[in-house]
Amino acid sequence: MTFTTSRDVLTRGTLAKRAGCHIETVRYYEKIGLLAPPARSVGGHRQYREADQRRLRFILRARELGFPIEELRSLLSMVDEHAYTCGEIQAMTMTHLTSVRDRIRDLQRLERTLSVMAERCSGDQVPDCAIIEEMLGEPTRDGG
Amino acid sequence: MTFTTSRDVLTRGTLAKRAGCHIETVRYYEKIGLLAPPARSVGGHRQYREADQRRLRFILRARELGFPIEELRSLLSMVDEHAYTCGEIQAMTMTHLTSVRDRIRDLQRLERTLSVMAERCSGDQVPDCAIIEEMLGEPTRDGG
DNA sequence: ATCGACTCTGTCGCAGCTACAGGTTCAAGA
DNA sequence: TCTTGAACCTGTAGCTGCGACAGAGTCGAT
Repeated sequence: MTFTTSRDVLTRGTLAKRAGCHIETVRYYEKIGLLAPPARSVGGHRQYREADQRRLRFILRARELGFPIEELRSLLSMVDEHAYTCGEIQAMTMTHLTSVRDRIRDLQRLERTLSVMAERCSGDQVPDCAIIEEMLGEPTRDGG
Repeated sequence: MTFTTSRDVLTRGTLAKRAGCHIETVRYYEKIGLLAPPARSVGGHRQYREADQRRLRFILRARELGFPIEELRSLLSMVDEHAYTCGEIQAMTMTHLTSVRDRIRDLQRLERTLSVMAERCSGDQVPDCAIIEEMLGEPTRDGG
């Protein structure tokens, strides 16, 4: 039996450290509405609890997975309201996954273009370079 | 037979269209010093020439290849002063290539994590989702 | 009471542009 | 020559997702 009293309070710095983010990130997430404004001490300092820590962890995890803030906002409200199905979450994830795959493809095209260009170069100490020639020429559709 | 006189002048809009960028981009590149301030008409309108168009194309091509502005600035000054060797340009390209490859690897890790998560999901119309469970759990080192 | 560490607010800065407001100029047609 | 209307001018704000800073106030241990 635990008495969760008001002494179980975290400062902003402690919350940030425990959740694993920068202290200013906490304030930022509050500002944009991902974290609710917490209780305050008499002097005005924020007072967080375990639940805030869990929520912040969730947010940070979603960010690590690359979900943009707006999608994360949807995720959070669905979870908050217990109003989601696995199908909906999976669909959001697939949409996100598609954009990740698109970015990968773009970067891979870029990578191939750059490596071809670098290979064509002699790399010598001469004032004449295939890469520069390329860039002085016409644009292709390889860039990103 | 064409007389290339001072009448061969391009407005900002025309330059942008021919080089293939947004009109405001031209002004931006002038502001940050990639394009020199051009001559002006009596009324104050910018007057560009063929040389400006070539320079802008070079810049845009380098940007398509993902070179950040600061590296591009180096490239431009080297080309402007005819003070570069193929080896130097190649080295810059390889550095850039490395960062592109790093980004690809990060995104691929992310892609794998997301697809594994999505596969674990039933996708059904149930209020219980493996992806959400995952995000409520501990962070891993897969995210980016 | 004092002291250092922490926190408070508001605001700027980053990259690389894009968009807008409110005004002026240009070029073509009547 | 006059009149449109498109294009241009400047300065500034906005986008994403925070991080950094200044100058002031608070907290907790001594």
